[in-house]
Amino acid sequence: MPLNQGLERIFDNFLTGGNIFVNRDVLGHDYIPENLPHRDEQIQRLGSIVAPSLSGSKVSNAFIYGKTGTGKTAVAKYVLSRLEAKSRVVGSSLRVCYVNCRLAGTNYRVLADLCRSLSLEVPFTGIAVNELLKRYERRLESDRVAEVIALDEIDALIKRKEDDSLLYELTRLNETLVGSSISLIGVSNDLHFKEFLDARVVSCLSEEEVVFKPYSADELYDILSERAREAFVPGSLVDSSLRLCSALAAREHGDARRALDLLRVAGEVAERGGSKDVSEEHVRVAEHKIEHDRFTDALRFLPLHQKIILVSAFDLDKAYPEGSITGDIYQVYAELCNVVSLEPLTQRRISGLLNELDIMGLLNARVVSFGRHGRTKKIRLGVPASIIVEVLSTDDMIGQLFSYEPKRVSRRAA
DNA sequence: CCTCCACTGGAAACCTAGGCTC
DNA sequence: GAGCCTAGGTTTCCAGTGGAGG
Repeated sequence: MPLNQGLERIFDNFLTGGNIFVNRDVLGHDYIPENLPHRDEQIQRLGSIVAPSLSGSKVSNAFIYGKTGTGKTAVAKYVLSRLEAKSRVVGSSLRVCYVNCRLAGTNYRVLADLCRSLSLEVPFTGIAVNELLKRYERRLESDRVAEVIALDEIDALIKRKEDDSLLYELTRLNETLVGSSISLIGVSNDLHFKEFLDARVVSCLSEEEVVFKPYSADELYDILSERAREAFVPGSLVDSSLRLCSALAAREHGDARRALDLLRVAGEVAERGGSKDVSEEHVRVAEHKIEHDRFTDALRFLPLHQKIILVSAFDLDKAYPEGSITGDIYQVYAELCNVVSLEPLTQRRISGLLNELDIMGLLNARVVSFGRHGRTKKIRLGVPASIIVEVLSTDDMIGQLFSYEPKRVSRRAA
């Protein structure tokens, strides 16, 4: 059997750690380091808020804000894990639970996570939210535990509908429990999200507030150099590259996650290129690669109908680069569906899907009024057309649509 | 000032696919 | 098996609307 030498080398490289990385995971999103630079103040604050739970006392609820990549999640997880470790040492009946509300998605699944944190198995679906809440409450009381709950990206739970019933129920639970207790730590990157909440929930949740400011370029540099020491082979990282990563991320509201991504991808680029160190040039390449991958990933995993909508926006973009309108998109979309013998969705639905694509940044949709000619959305591509072709033409069904010539649409958009 | 276009976007109902309880 | 529940995607219906043209 012929040996694929290139592949062999990649595997070997990986086993020996290559000449760049010692431990790439250190730069990953879910890695919580031993030390969180420039967050001592917040750690102390949060620590002193939750500390009473160790002796079974009731803990104030807290609310944490800060933009993405300011270390909220890291600090929350860090403090919770230390709290849990301490409680095991002193033998208190404390539980901690971290839930990412955006990943969980619905009230039901958040509650299901809470149940699981008390080793209470619940089905994926099938029972009423109220029933779930009752079981959770019963378990809390029977085990006489004090639970500290971090609800990360708590805004994701509210934004969709004005449904803050779960938060309301939890704050109510908080007041009525006798032998046990729960305390809530809400984490959000949206400063205005409290406006969507019931006043009682707000007052209950914001007993304490901790604010996370964006990192400065220097602070990012400290964070990166600490992680880099663990992640990279000594001497394989040029200091100016580290400076560049910090500066680029600082420009984007001091986002540490972004800085770590840049550093990790730059390392990967260098490693793949067989380079022995990570240069500024690698960081520049990484910057482009991250942007490119963001689009291609989003595109690849899009549901079928959204892909077809993008193709119709792409077709119209060729003919009218100044932008098209909902009606035109829908017309072409319906034709394309016809080509692949698919039942088109309604225009109302397409209007909604266009909004979703806009939020993802794959399209730019803006409501405009053409006076006599009505009110609609003006739509342009948010992704370079080349990327759309690159990704979607690999899909068998969608690929054939690129050669389709749309009929002339009724035009009025200027 | 009034009309009226081509929609927008809210609300509610419906459907499917899962699952529980009795 | 009946009668509930869930999520998530969709359809149906419709009141609301910014502003060019009359």
